[in-house]
Amino acid sequence: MSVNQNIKVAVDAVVFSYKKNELSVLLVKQKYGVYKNKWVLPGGLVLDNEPLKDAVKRELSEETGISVDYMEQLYTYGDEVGRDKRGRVISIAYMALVDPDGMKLEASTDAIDASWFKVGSIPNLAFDHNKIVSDGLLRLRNKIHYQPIGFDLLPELFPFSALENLYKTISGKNIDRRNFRKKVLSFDILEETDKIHQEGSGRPGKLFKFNKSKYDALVKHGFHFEIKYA
Amino acid sequence: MSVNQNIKVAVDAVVFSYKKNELSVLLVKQKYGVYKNKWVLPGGLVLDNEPLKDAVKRELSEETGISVDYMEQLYTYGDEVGRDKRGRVISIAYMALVDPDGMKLEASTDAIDASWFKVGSIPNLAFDHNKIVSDGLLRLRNKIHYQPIGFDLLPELFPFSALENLYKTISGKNIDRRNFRKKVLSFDILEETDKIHQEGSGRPGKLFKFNKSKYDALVKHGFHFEIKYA
DNA sequence: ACAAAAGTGTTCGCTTTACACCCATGT
DNA sequence: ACATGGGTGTAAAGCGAACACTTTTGT
Repeated sequence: MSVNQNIKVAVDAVVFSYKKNELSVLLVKQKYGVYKNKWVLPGGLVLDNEPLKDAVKRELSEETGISVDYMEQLYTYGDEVGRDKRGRVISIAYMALVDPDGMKLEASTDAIDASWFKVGSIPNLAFDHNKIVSDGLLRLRNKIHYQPIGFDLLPELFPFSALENLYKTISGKNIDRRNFRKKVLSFDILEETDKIHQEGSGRPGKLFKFNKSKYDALVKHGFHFEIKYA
Repeated sequence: MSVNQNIKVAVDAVVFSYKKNELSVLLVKQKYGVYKNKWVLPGGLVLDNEPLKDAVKRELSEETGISVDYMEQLYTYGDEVGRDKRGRVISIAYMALVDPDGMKLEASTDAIDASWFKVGSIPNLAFDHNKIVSDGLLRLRNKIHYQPIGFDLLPELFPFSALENLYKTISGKNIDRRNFRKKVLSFDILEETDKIHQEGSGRPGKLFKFNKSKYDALVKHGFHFEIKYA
C-alpha cells in the first residue's frame, strides 16, 4: 500500500433524455487542453474526499447545469492504459436519465458548449467515449425490460401513448398497443389521473402517473416488473 | 487535469468455486500492515501501466496461485471515502468463476493463507469486502438464469445431475429434474459424450460437455439462453 | 433384494401473441 | 365529414409447471 501509484480517477456520465420519439445523449465541448473543441461526455476528475456519485453530480452541474432523476453506475474503463493521451486515467462511467421538460442546459466551467445529441447522430468523441455511450445505450435498452426506469425519462404526468412510444423508440421494435397497455396496467403501478392530455390533433387521452411507493411495496412482496414485446 | 489527486486504485476479486453441492468464495489472510491476519478478498493496487483485468489476474496468481475460467467486472466501490483506513482507495471488483478440480491453492506474496469458504460461512472481512461478496453472489445468482456461465464452475465433462445440483445450490430453489433437463437439452448447446460417470452409488450417468462454439453461433442468430425454474 | 441415482412423457393452466373496430376531439 | 390519435376484447398458440414410474448399477 506504500507503493506510489500514478493513476488518476475520473467519472463520466451518459445522460439520456427523451422527447418526441427521440432519445438523446448529453455531450459537452471541451474548453481547454489537448482535447479542446472535442465533444465528450460530461465528467472529470474525482476530488480526494468526494464519493464517486457526488463527483458525477458535481461535474454534471458544473458543466451542463442539469440534475438527473435516475443514476446508476455503468462500468469502469481501465483496460486501455492509453485511453487518455495525458496519462493513465481510469474512468467510472454512470448512466443517468432525466426528464428534459423545464431543464435548461448551461455550459460553464470547462465546457464551451453543452448539447443534446440524438442517439442516431453522435459525433466522434474523444477518448473511448463512443464506446461508453454505446454501452450505456445497451444497458438502457436491456433495463427498461425489467426495471421501471422508463418513467424517469417522462414528465410526472404523461399520456399512456408517451410510455408506449418511449418503449418503441428505445427498443426499436413495434409494440402492440393493446397488449402493452394491458400488461402495464395489470401491474397496478400506474395511477390514472382525471387530467387529460391536450396537444396536437386527435382524441385527448388521460394522464397517468407512476406510483413509486406502490411499486416499492409490491416489490417487497415479490413482484417483478417485466415487459416483453408483442 | 493538472489537479493533483491522492486516490489509489485497487482491484478485488470474488472468485467462486463449486464442489459437491457447495458454493465457495476464495479468501486470503493478510500478511502485513494494519489489516494483518484479517481475511479479505484477493486483490491489491493496480500498477501504473497495467490494465485492470491484468491486475486482477496478477493478484490472484500472486496471492493464491489460481487462474480463473470466467471473469467479469462487478462494481466499483468508491462512495465510502473511508473504506480503507490508510487513505482513499477505490476498488474495482471483479467476479470470477473457476473449476477447482486439480487446482491447488498456494498462499504466497502478501498472503499468509488462502482458502475456500462456503458462502454460508464467510467470516467478518476487512474493508467493505462482505458487501462485495454479497454483491458478487447476487450477480452470480441472477446471471446463471440468462447466461451459460454455470459451466465455468464445472469440469469440462460433467454428468447432467451436476448441472442440476449447481442450479439448485446457487438459486436455493428446488428444480424439477424433468423440466430442467428438457429445457437445457432443448437449447442444443450440450454435447452428449459416450463416457459415463462413475462415482458413488446408483446408476451411472452419461457425461456432457458444454459446446461453446455452438452456443456462440446460436447467439449470433438471435438465440437467448434463459432458464426459469419449475 | 434393496438402495441409490439416471432416465423419460403427458396434461393443465397461464401468458403471450395476433388481430380490428368504435370513440372523442379539432379542423 | 374527415383526419388524428385514444380506447377496448377475444381466440389460438406456446411455454411453464406439476407430476411417477422404470432402469441401471453397487452392495
